[in-house]
Amino acid sequence: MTDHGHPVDPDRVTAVQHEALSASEAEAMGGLLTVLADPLRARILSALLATQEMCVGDLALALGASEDAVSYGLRLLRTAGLVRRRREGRMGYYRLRDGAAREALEASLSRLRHLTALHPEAGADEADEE
Amino acid sequence: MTDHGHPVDPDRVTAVQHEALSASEAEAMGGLLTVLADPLRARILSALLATQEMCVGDLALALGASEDAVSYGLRLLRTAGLVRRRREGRMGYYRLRDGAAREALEASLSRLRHLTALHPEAGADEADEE
DNA sequence: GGTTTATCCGCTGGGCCGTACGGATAAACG
DNA sequence: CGTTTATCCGTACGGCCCAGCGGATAAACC
Repeated sequence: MTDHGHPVDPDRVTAVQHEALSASEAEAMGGLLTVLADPLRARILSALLATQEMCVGDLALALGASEDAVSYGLRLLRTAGLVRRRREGRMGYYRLRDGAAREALEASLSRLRHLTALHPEAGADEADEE
Repeated sequence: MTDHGHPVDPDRVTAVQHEALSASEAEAMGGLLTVLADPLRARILSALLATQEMCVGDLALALGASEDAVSYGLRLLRTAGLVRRRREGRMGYYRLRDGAAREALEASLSRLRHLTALHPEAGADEADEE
């Protein structure tokens, strides 16, 4: 087991402790990202961004997924506070939460789409030395 | 089992099929988000954004995590193409992948931080009807 | 060369998450 | 009022992921 009473670069260690994401911030962000990380849920959000409001069956049809899966995804999105439901008879119509959150979500998805498009692509470079 | 030869709103269904995230896009994004969703990995990235370059031991010290966990996190970040390693003797110094990806990552993290700060907060509103 | 140090790898186990299935609810329709 | 339709819920199962441990590698130091 390594000791580490001897940091290699103390300045950077303290810099990180001050500037980097705190554990609690990272945990909150992780919770949100875990919700966004599922392909079906991301597509549901994307669909709602495009159409304002849809019911479970149409979403399942449009996305080519089972209704159970869509229903389950919408439940998680709702408990995460990202999506709201409007009941009309036996149908449930879902839409994104309104307001600043909607725009923040749109911007985040756009950014992430861009980042993904950069295609990090596990470049296997192992030979570095100086 | 529901039939769904009868979409409620065919226009929106086709709109989603054209405009929403495709399955493959969502899968790629999901892979990336799964990597970002882990609190420790997000904090590692945040630390590297702040300091340019650090070794495993210092990261573990600064983040209050075990070296094994940090090493494992860095491995995943490396295979995801987000982080690069510079070997110097027995030490390994890690830095973010350079170029556009770095800026895209910084922008994404910033956006996500903002989105998280909006605090979706599982608002339990169930009573909607018209 | 032997020891210490910094990091990495393989393996194992526990835990969480998503899907599928069956039944339940509740509205429309005749 | 019984059936059909759209959705929801509870449960069980399988799979993936991450922390921890032990050993391996490889450089520095005496």
